[in-house]
Amino acid sequence: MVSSKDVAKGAGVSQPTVSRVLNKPDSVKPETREKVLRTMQTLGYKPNLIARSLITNNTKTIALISGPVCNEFFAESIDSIVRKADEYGYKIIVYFDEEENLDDILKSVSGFNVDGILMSSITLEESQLEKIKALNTPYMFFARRSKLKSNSVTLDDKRASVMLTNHLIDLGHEKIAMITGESDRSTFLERRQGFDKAINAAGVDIPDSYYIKIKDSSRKEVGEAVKKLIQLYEPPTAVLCASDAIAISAIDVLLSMNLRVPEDISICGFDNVGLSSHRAIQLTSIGYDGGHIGEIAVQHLIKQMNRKERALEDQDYKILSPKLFIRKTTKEINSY
Amino acid sequence: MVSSKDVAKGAGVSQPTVSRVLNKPDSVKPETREKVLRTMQTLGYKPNLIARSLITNNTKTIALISGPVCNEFFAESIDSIVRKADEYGYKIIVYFDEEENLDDILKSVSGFNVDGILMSSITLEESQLEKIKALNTPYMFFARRSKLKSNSVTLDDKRASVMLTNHLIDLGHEKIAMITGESDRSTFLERRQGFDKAINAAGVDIPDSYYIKIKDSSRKEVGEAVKKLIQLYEPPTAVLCASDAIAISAIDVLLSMNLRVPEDISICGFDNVGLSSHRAIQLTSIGYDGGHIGEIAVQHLIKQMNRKERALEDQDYKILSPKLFIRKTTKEINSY
DNA sequence: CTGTTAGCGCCTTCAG
DNA sequence: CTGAAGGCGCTAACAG
Repeated sequence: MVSSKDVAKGAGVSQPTVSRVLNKPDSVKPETREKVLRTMQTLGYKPNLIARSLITNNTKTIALISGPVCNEFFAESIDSIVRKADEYGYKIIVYFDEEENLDDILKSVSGFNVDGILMSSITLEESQLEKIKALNTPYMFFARRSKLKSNSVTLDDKRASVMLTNHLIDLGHEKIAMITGESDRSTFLERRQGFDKAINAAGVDIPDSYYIKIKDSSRKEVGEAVKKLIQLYEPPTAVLCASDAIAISAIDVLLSMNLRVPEDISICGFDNVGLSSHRAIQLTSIGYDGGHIGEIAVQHLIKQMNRKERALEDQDYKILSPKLFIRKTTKEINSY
Repeated sequence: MVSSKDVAKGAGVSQPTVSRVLNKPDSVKPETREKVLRTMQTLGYKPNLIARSLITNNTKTIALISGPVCNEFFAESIDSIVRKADEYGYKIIVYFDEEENLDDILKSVSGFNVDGILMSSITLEESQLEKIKALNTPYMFFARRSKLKSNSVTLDDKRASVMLTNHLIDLGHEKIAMITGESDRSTFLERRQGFDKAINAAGVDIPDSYYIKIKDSSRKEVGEAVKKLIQLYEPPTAVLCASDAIAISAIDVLLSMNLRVPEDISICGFDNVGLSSHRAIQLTSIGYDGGHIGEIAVQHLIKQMNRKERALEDQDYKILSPKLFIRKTTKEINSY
């Protein structure tokens, strides 16, 4: 391991001069700079970022605490986040938050002195937000947010849900079911609220059996939910799925049951994931039409990190307007 | 930032004792240990992993240099890698290798002193392998490998391709095309070789126009490839796609052209990605049937890192047996 | 413009 | 079993 000291010796200068060549090149006489650079080259010197971090107290590293990648939304977010962060010279450490291990993750994150935290798996619980804030590290939630005001980039989920539900109502549906996730996630809560709002505004009556809550968007969970709905005395004619991941699994299950989408039942989802525009799927979905949410979150986070004053005001609260993509999984109720 | 020195002062012991409580608890008298642990608690002490790394020279961090996540295979590999690494207490830093920026990535990787490297985007070129080896860091390639013997976990791509091609031949196809990627990747090269081998063995003749090489598995690239094939005077009756990502895009394009899969044309791919078993896709594919390749690579890498002797022998060369999953996108040639 | 000195937070001898 | 001293590789003052 060749160190800056070795370079210094080789170039016949002091070690701090080597350091300066790297950090403030202008403050070094061109000739010595060249000499130092040359010996760096010949010795194959690579600055030790760890040692630098110990002093500067920044690691050029961002922790991403993500939902599972089997949900394409999160896959897309990892992709856009890594790329965008790279543009700014930041590395991404990935964690998957599941099974209540947030504490472990935060322990790792804080010991490692990441410069910022990006998190999609935040719940509404105040205690989670407090744990994050306790780290005293710039953070930004994306896709989901906490109950209390905090830094986040989210879709206007309630409005999105109203729009999507209205789309179904406009198609003549009245027997509309909803498959959603735990209501401790802002997405699921607000998508449910928007659904109720639109349903009430339309004066439609929805039985309790039309609301199904699932633990994750696995085929198994979604399968059970779909079966419950189909086996009802009056099955729904349309299902609002609280994410595209759920919707795509639902389509899988329905097709396996020899039901047709949308002829037998309309399906739609949220997030406008890449796959939803695949010709074999053509899922009606609602999402943000612009850079990926994760990418936007990176930009906000970095802006926040650059504000030297560690105000950490928790006021960077951005809500994106949804756009509806009507495709082929939703259809008028009377036309068959 | 509360340091071990602060804890020491608070507990009335020396700083190294605090350190020992963390690293060799048995070497500290239970009473003092308790006292130290208690003051750690009250002061909210978190050990600084950066400082520790500077001495121990390990970061408990693995760099993952991955292909793009829009290819579900890589999405699945990130998922399995992060989870498996976490089991062993390792963090994953994600890089996406594209556009010739491997040098930049390696610069970052080496400066950061990661403990190991996991890479799927390796090309056959010797120079790439040399660059990796020059870092003198344990590494493991997965999915793809270098030309020279090196540490890797791969599918037996050639054999897989023979099996898949034979499946098409068994169905009566003779006009079989192949859409593949750059032949500087071992996967694409060997899948091509296996294809040729099976074709020759069957005594079938394939025109050059049936071989199409694309730059990536984007809809655009695949779209152009598919159109070229369809517009031929004698279009193929089956297409072997060198990855499921390509196959799924191909299906998308074909359906958009109002062609039916498999009635008009059979399609199959490699990797047996999750989506291929979706009822709306049902892609015939060949892949490894067992833990994900990425996960296996993690285990090998960690084993290698634990071998204290930095032999770095480049002999951990594992080849997995493929398994064929026949689904609904391939069909006998004569049955329509 | 450059060298000297000090120290980031921790672990590792080595005494005792 | 514990403390004192030294240093990992680097940056941050301060002189000169």
